Amino acid sequence: MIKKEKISDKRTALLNATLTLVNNHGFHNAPMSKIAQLAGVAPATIYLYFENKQDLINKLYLEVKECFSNCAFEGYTEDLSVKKGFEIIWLNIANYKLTQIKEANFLSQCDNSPMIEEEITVEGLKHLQPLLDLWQRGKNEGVIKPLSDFVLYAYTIYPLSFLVGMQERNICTLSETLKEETFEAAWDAISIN
Amino acid sequence: MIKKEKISDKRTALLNATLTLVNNHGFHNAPMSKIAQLAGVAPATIYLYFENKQDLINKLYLEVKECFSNCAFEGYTEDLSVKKGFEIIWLNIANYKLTQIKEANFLSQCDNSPMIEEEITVEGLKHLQPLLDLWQRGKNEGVIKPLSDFVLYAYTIYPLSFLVGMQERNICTLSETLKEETFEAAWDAISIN
DNA sequence: ATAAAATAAATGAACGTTCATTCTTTTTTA
DNA sequence: TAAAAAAGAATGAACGTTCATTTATTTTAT
Repeated sequence: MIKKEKISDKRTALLNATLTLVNNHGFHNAPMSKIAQLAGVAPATIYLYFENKQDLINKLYLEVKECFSNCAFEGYTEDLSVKKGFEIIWLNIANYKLTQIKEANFLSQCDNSPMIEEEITVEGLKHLQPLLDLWQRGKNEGVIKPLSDFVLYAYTIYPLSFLVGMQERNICTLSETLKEETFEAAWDAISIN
Repeated sequence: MIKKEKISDKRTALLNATLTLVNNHGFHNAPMSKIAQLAGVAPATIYLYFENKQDLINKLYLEVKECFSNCAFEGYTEDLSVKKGFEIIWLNIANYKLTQIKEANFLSQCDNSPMIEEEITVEGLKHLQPLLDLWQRGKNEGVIKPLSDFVLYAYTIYPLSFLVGMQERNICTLSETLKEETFEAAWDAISIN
């Protein structure tokens, strides 16, 4: 038990260090030496837990993405109305992005650059299926516009990435009331009437 | 004249090469040697036109951004109705992103990573003022929701970055009819009623 | 239960490579 | 022919990664 704890200790420390450095300085300015240093570990130790730098980034991406997806569907069940179900998911995601700013920022950095190979990106997207199912139901019920999932995503979830970027730079803060208004904007964008 | 042409020839070739390489492989995998090679120029020649690599990236960012902004306001005048004016600007931007995919992709990569220093980012944003003015007028006239410019941007312009990403990966293509529907989504998100 | 042996984890120094940049030489231009 | 532009070779620094070795932990034998 003690052994296992220690193992995940260092692994987690390395992932956290990578997250911080890539966020602050970008992939190209996050050398393995600094990652090791920030994690309190020798450079060589990284290679006990990860194949190489790309593998380290890939694993970090997938694990952050999975955690994100788990948050997204907390409290959501399929028996809810489309709007209510969507509101829960949307608010979950908004709250995630507001509280886990580092993680959220890392994800949007990954999703907007060739840092992560496409294969890994696709794998990370699988967790979002329940949202796609909900949208399909909404389209069938005639409450959501018959747009492709990409467009629906672009106008409801993706905007949060922009707001979190602003949030991180202290340009704009998303309060509770603003969150409500912002949800309405998302809903108005994709709902019929 | 010949001299000036040649000069801008190489400069432009270098900017294009940088655009291509950064787009395809990311900043960290776009070495000066390859940029020079793709531009058909010796590595040292880069330093006749740019101070260093960061300067090259900054200049590329600013020039692409300026070109983008110029496109955005083509045919727009302040005497148009808020919706019509917004539609013109939005369609200009959409068309830019659909035709200048490389440039559009580069911009969103820059805007979602610490690749570009904040100072340069802020400078690149200045060109968008007419859109902010239009939104202010819309709010005064009561046709646009009283949301901050960041939120309005997040729900109307920013989504296009996502769609262009999909477009580049051939996952989704934005046809003329889809463009209309997508504009309506943007308008519904921020307009009252 | 204890000492010895075996295994696993971790290290720091070192490797070859690649990078951005500079220096020197050659070519082009006026 | 003088000056500017471009080229190519050269440079030191920094990178990702490996390796021989040390340290810590677990297993085995007595």
